[in-house]
Amino acid sequence: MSEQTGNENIVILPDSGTLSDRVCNQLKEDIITGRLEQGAKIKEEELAREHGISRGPLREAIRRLEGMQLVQRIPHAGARVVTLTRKMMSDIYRVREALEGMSARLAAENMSSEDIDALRELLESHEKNIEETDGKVYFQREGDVDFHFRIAQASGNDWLIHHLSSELYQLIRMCRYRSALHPSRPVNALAEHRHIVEAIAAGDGELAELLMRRHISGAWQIVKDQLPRETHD
Amino acid sequence: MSEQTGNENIVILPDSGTLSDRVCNQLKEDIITGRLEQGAKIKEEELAREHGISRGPLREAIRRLEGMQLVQRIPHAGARVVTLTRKMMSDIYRVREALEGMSARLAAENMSSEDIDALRELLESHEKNIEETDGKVYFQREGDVDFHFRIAQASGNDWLIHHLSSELYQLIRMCRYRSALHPSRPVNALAEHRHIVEAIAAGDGELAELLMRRHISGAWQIVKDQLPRETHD
DNA sequence: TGACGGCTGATTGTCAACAAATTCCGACTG
DNA sequence: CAGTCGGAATTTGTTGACAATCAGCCGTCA
Repeated sequence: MSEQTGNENIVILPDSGTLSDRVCNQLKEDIITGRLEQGAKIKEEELAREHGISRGPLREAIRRLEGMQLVQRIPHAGARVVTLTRKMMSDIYRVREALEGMSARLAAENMSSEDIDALRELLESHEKNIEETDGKVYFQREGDVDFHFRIAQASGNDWLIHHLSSELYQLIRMCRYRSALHPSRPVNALAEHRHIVEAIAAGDGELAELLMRRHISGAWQIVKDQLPRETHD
Repeated sequence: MSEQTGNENIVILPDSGTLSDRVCNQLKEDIITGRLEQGAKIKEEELAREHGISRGPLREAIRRLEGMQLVQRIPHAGARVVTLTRKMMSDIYRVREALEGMSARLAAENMSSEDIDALRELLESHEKNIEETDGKVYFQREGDVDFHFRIAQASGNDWLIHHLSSELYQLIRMCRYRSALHPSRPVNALAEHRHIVEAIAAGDGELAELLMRRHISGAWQIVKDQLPRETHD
């Protein structure tokens, strides 16, 4: 479904596909980046007009976003943008730990040496990026998703690939947009990424899983501490 | 969202809700039970007419089934019922192992003693059911989903609950409808269920996870062996 | 004064017709 | 005879109008 050719793994479909598809992706980005506020009511007619389409395709898009857990819907009462509570984020990170741990283990068992080399190159480009921008870690941020995405791909497990890339990573990105990322984090993350790659290269699935779980668990600690106070819970 | 009161956890909504919701559930059952054949093309107009509704709600239902991985869709070319290949089933069971292992561990940490008692009662009713029908294990089959569903609930992790109950379990049911379940399996499964409950009751998360993983791994071995030969792969 | 019932406005759910795209089939051509 | 190029038929995508439902408000009545 999602084409993947070498470096460009997040394929942008500029205006191809159906209106429903396009608006679905558009809304997804809007929600993740916060352009559509959390808990905001989704008024079909208004949104449809804004995007220059009819209500039909928009409704289909919303049904899919519902499946991605990005909007919550109550019959006859409308849909709202999901509100990421502290607990929800905790749940997500916990699941991610298990899933990506599994992903790393499988990657260690399956990954070809060429893919491993490509992964090493990716990390080097990240390092350069960090050195150059030194603090402005925006690219690194997306690059992190990139790294994890490739490992998921390497797992060879289609269910894992689909749910990580098209659901969990989106929610993770949303979490990050909520809590500004810690400045010193990228350097640590890069080091941890290196260790994971080495474990994979050595074919040590058990170690790769352990390191990945620790990596994600650490990420959650950072994110958690930077979270704004919960208004209610 | 899904009400759960004691014994009846699979709530049937006779004709309430929107047409889209109703048809979505209907189609889900049709696909899982095989009434809609695997790989069958979904013709919107035909299906809409059969269900006595218009194409609008039907399309929304299909978008949601797409999110559940029950149908695959190609823009402008229509949707088809998913075809469960051997690999796909293997992937699903592997993920299930990780997810339900986690579920069991969390359940051991969180489950209240009342819920544990309820779980024990459930297993006893299963035992009776097995003794009485002695081979006709249809109820046990659904009862198995019931058991796992409750443990997922007890995990307290909403992401886990949602994805297990509304996605993975559906696919698992579909797998089972494809490969007639081994007759002697229920007795073994029941014993394994008991051990898991005991581990949970003892608050031993590590053991609960181990037993659950082994339980599911074993289930996959059985299902795998009974799978019809793959036509192509 | 407080609470119940019905009304109005807005919003969601549904439908049937229209437009665009794909697939299938047959004729044409090398 | 094989391959390819239309063209018709079928199917999907999209639209705007209509019906059903819900939330909030106001008036009436105990």
